[in-house]
Amino acid sequence: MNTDLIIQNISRHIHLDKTETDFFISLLQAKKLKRKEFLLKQGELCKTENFIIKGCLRTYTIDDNGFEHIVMFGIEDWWVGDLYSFLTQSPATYFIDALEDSEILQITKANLDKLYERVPKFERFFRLILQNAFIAQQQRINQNLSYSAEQRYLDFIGEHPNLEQRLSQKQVSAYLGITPVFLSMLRKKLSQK
Amino acid sequence: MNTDLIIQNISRHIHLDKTETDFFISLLQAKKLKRKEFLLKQGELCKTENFIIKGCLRTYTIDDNGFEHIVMFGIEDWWVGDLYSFLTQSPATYFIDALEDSEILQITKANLDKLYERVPKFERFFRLILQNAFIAQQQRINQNLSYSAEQRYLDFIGEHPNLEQRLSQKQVSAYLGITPVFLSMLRKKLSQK
DNA sequence: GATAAAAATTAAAGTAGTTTAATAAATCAC
DNA sequence: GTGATTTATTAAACTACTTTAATTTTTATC
Repeated sequence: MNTDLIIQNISRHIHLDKTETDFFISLLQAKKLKRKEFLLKQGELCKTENFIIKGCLRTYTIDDNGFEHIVMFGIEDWWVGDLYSFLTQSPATYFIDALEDSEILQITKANLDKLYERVPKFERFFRLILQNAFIAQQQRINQNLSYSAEQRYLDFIGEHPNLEQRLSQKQVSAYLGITPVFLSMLRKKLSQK
Repeated sequence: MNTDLIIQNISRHIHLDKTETDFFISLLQAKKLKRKEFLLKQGELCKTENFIIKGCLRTYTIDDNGFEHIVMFGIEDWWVGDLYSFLTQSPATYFIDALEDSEILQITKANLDKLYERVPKFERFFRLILQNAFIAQQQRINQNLSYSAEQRYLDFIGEHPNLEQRLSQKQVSAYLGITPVFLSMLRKKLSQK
């Protein structure tokens, strides 16, 4: 199990000694996902929080007309999951699947609770992770309210230049909240400038 | 200083003994805001996190065309602030002002850090608060991506029936991401059904 | 209680983004 | 490598929502 990335991620926020590190690692399970494989489907229970060590996943819904809407992408060094389902052990709102062959490290709710109890510093760690996620989401809400599709697209590629290269336009449009057709039109227009 | 509501709020998530409670209260400052008074302006430093004990506030931006966009409303029993500005002590993204005469309890960053150090349980408390806020925001992003303005309006009044009564339509439209004119048209159409 | 200011309504014209459908290009599967 | 499937492009018609502007209603102020 390759735990380098996750330990590095944690040490950016809290300090762990050897025992704590080993205990934490003992609670993790490795999992590989092939492209298009599901980590979670709407209606299932989200049994784990998941740290991505390789690949790219998306968290999304499918509306009544069959259209997909992506609430977040996850790549290396990010956590993904359906937090509400995970916390309350109720049916998941979101689908999560792999856009590339991916590798993740998983922790169950029971193990995470054990971790909080034995190493309370992790309360702090996940508080800090959540703070960042909260701030990023608030920015996205504000952008969705304030900007045109063109501006949102330019912001997206500006902020995530590497990510865009790994995604199809269809995925990008499902994240921006526009149709693939319109994104194609925007790109044409922008390239002509 | 009326601390009943905040102590009640906290005790829903963690247990505090008398000493801890008193220490926490000693870190708080009460503040009153008149309707239309600002708690924070874009560009200022957000020096406190703020718990609302009475009234209603909004967190919003003003775009290049002068239009306001509300990222969240806050009422009794909620926390408000510009988290990024608060944490990094960098200029605020958001304006926060009172939509009603309001009363809040404030804690500074220095005092909050002191609190985390002396009573680490508060790491847990704010992690739990952030979890809920994160989940609510994710739902809102999904709704903005997935639903028409009419559906979003119906969802909003369905989920926050009491809140809607306290807001002008102008505020509701700035939250939904539509113009007041269009909201008025929607309401007319819905009332005719 | 009168006046001013802000919010809500209505209508008509305009536009950003959607829909449908047909074609081309890229990727996948064996 | 070839056929099948998915993704991207283009164009034309369409619609959800905006803009502007005039009028009415509500709220705030002294």
